[in-house]
Amino acid sequence: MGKATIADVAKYCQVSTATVSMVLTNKGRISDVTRAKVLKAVDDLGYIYNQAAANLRHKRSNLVGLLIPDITNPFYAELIAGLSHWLEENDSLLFLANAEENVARQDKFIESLISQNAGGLVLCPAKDTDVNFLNTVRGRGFPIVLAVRPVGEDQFDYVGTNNFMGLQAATEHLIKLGHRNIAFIGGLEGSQTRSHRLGGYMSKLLEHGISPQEKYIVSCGASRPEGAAATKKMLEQNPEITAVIGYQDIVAFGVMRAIKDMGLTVGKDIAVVGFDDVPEAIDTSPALTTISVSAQQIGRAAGEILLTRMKGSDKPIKSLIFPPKLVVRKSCGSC
Amino acid sequence: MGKATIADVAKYCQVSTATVSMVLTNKGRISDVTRAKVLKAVDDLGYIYNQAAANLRHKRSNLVGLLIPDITNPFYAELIAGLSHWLEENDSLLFLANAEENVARQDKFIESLISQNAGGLVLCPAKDTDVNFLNTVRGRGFPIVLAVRPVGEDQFDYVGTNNFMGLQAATEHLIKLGHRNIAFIGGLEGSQTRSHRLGGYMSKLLEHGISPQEKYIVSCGASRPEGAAATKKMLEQNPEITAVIGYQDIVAFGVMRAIKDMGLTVGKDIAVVGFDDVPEAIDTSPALTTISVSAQQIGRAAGEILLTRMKGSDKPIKSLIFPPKLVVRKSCGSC
DNA sequence: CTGAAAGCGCTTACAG
DNA sequence: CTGAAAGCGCTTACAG
Repeated sequence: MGKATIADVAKYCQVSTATVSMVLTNKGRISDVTRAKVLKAVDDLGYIYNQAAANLRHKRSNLVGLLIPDITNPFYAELIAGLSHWLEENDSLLFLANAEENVARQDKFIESLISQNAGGLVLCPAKDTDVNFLNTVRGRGFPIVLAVRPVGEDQFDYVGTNNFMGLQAATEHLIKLGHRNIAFIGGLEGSQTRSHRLGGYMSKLLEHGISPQEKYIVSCGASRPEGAAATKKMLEQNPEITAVIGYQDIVAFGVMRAIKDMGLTVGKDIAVVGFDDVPEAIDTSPALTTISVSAQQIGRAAGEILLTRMKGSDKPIKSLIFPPKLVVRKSCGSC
Repeated sequence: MGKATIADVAKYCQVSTATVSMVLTNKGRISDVTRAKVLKAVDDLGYIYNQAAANLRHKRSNLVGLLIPDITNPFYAELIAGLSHWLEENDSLLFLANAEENVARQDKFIESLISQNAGGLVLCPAKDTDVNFLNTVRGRGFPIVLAVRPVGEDQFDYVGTNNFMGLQAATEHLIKLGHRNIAFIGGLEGSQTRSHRLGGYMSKLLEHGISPQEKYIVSCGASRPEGAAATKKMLEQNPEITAVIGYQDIVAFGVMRAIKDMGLTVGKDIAVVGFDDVPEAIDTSPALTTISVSAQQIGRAAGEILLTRMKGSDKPIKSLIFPPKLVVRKSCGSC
């Protein structure tokens, strides 16, 4: 039968397409009787509004993109949940892509979004993202809100957490427990987020008269196996270490695994702290002490800002920083 | 400056829009010199192809929807990864929605997809999904591929695992280990998947001369806390139980937590088996014995089938069932 | 090999 | 309060 269009509806009830359109979008002044007639026709014909055609005409859209570096990291799953919930409340649809830390894929996704007439993007940028590219994209009237990972100094709206403070809290916790030789494992070289976390870690060490050791700091990808491998090497080379901070929970899980594999006990021989407070952090054994960040909250807030930009807001660029919180569990021993 | 259109490009290099279109889509016969001229203009003008307009004209699209019941369940995160990877390879874009087990949200999402000219949907149906609604949607030429959860007897293409066999394997494993009083915790009443799993569980018990006890079977939502609460109650009321099968890993994690909270030892006092083999199953303590299902594989396969349907394939409906696999770890003791 | 023109399904001034 | 008509950015027979 082919889908009914606005023209079919118009013909069916003997009005113009303009009238049908106005009824459908609740614009203009339409008499109740005409409105009823149109609505009935819509029903009879099983007409479905073609939002894509309307968007083309309008030159606006209710489509939003979200790009994340790794969907299997539960932190991002939470972020997606927060954003998608917000978008649903606002009748927007979500395009999702998983860049897997690959800038080429990221760029391709952004091009597709524009080509598809999406209205904007929440971007958790992949490593080595090119700010210039983002700038030209935005220059074409395509708003971008950064989340989780900042890029370019305050050139874009940004929602994230205070990484510096988070690591200060984690480090302080360990120092108070008597640790001096504290390793920092994870994060990708060159990441701003990592710099902030490292800054928090090192500044807190110094504050307590402990000089940061370069050999205690190592980067690795965001996965359990990489966390485990890095830990094994670190502990073998530096047996004096008594505590390790995992860059993310997901890495901290790998850290714990490595410690166990080496025949040591987490929370007794080696204390472990993570970052993110992912749901399963409470279920590891021992349960992971970590820095809690509400990924859902970040997702939702990024969505809020993006929608106002899509509606044309030209308020100054803003950064929204949610404070992180230390959650003490068992992985540093009982305190 | 406003975005350049095909008309701008055409004017810029003194050809018709038809020619530009043909160059862009690689159709028709275009001389090399004209092609080069057009391509240069595209470049000079920073022209971006408007896929949405093309889709409108074409009446087809490269947009695909995915609806899942709970994105924070890592099983679905894996499925998304598998599907999105496939779609990316095929230049399609993914609309994602999180129904949270709510049929109204699900229906709303489906309407939006159609309205947005999406080409089809991979659906992991929410509880109480109405098959009739799905049928009318498909009747309008909107292909749907079901994943993970079947609905309606073979009326739709379906990709999933063999739940019956999976639970047979899990149950057999426990029986061989000497367990007789085996609880089954989780799943939502009325779910077909649950029936299949229950069938596998009960049939295997009977096969070994053990009569299934209704009191050993209880449903609960897909979360750790619900799994824990159900387990606590179950074990208090039936202290003779020595093993429990969690409907999903996520529930099994709750089961383990409850067992520990009661002062018992997982794998010694009570054996635990899960279902899914989610990445963190290897990190719990003890590591979880579970039924492995490749969610990534399911996601990708569903995508493959959907794209062929979107291209017009009218092959008979098919069900693709991946065999599940028992993965023995430590949560049932050392065997 | 290339162009003129109609049309995808909607919206929006502009008349009346 | 309602209609005629142009146009959003593309594609596709049809001519030539």
